[in-house]
Amino acid sequence: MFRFGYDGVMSSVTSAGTAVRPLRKDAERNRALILGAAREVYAAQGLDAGFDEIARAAGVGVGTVYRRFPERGDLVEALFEQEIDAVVARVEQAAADPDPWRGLGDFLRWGAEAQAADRGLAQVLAAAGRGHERVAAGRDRLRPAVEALVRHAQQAGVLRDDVTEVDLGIALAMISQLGDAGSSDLRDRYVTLVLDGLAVRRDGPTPLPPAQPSEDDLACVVAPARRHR
Amino acid sequence: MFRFGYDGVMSSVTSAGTAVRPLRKDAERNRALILGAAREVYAAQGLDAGFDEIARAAGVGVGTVYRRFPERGDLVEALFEQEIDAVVARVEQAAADPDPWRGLGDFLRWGAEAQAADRGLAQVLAAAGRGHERVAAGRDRLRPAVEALVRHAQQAGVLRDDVTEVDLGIALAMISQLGDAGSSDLRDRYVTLVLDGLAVRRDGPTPLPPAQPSEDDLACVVAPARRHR
DNA sequence: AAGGAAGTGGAACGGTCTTTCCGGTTCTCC
DNA sequence: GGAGAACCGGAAAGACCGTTCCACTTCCTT
Repeated sequence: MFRFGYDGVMSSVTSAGTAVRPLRKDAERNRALILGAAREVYAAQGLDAGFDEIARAAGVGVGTVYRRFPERGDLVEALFEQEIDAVVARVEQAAADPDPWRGLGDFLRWGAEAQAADRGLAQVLAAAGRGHERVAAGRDRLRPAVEALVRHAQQAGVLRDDVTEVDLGIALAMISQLGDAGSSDLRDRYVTLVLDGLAVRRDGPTPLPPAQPSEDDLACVVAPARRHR
Repeated sequence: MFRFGYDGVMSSVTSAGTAVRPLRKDAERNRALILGAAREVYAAQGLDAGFDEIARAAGVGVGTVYRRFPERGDLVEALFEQEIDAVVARVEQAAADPDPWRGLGDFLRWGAEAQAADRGLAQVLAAAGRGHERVAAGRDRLRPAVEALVRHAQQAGVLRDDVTEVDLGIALAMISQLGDAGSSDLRDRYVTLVLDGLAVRRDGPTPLPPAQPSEDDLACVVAPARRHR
């Protein structure tokens, strides 16, 4: 297992806790290059992007990526374990909104955009894609925060009381696959539609953002199946 | 191009319309085996399933599949061109319901189940997956039918008037990816939630089917990305 | 400065998928 | 019954992906 030492330099710590030497400088530099490249490649292509592509983007050999991250989950954990904490903080901020309905809406809009911008994050939050198992602890930290957000809005009488935090997660996972980085109006359209479905009561329909979905958008949301090979 | 002759036996017709001999009996039998196998394989795994797998399921050689369907679109057209007409008929039936809201709900529930049961159909309707181009004409026939269904419900004042048939298609494509064949309660839950979002007005929330989504369901709806390779 | 361990990277290997090829077989027509 | 065209099917070829290996290089410690 690796973790940052006092000066930010990685050191090896065995299971027994006996310190081993920190990484060499060139190895530390390559590790940072790999993480930077993986962040971008996973954001754009999701967790099933190959090590070969990450190595190319980092400017190192693929053997270097495999040595430093022998299992794909090693890389996923290094990238997302703390990013999930940032998501938790955002959920808690939304739950603290004195207007629970606004807090819920703010979180759903933010969540849709965050996951649209980072496909790897979307997969990690959904427990999908290679290596997602290694951030199960992060997901476990996120769940009670979203539960609190939901409960807060339900107790305020604004959110229907037969939905759970998994329903919200499913809605976000779906909506975040629509469009590209420039399609936030489109995603907002569906967040608004979902909010109209979630509201206990509402005075007529909330006007939808005018972004008209195209049939390309329809194609985006259908996964290639092939799951039980 | 091939089409059925008067006795159901395939005959070859060149572009110039000059008839050529029908398929040999063993070839006709293999073609039927391939279509039967492809129907099941595409239903379970979507359009990206390989010819090798279809050949295996059909009990023929892969060369036999390639000879009869040189392009993947050939197979997709043979399977889905008429199946789309069945969908059109179902939409028209829903549009003819004297209760437009019930008609809309019936269609959404049916559509979610039909696409859940046949991943290939879901992809074809969404213009996704290999070979979907060859059923563009079928999709062109479907669109006005769904437009009419939408218009009918909007004119009745029950469906919000800022949604289109593409919005409905997107909702169906998303919902149909939830769960397996036994999860119709789960899909119905989201159809109900979407209907509450689509309604012009409603008296409080429509009770949701009690199917609780699991986190496995969440994983189902996130596509592996990799789109811009 | 030198020894030696850590580290590098790209080719090799094995596996999968797509498509073509061709020796042999089957079926149709006369 | 036989000629010959259609058909079969599985191996081969090429491409791609995942992972390992090892000759060589770099860096750390003494």
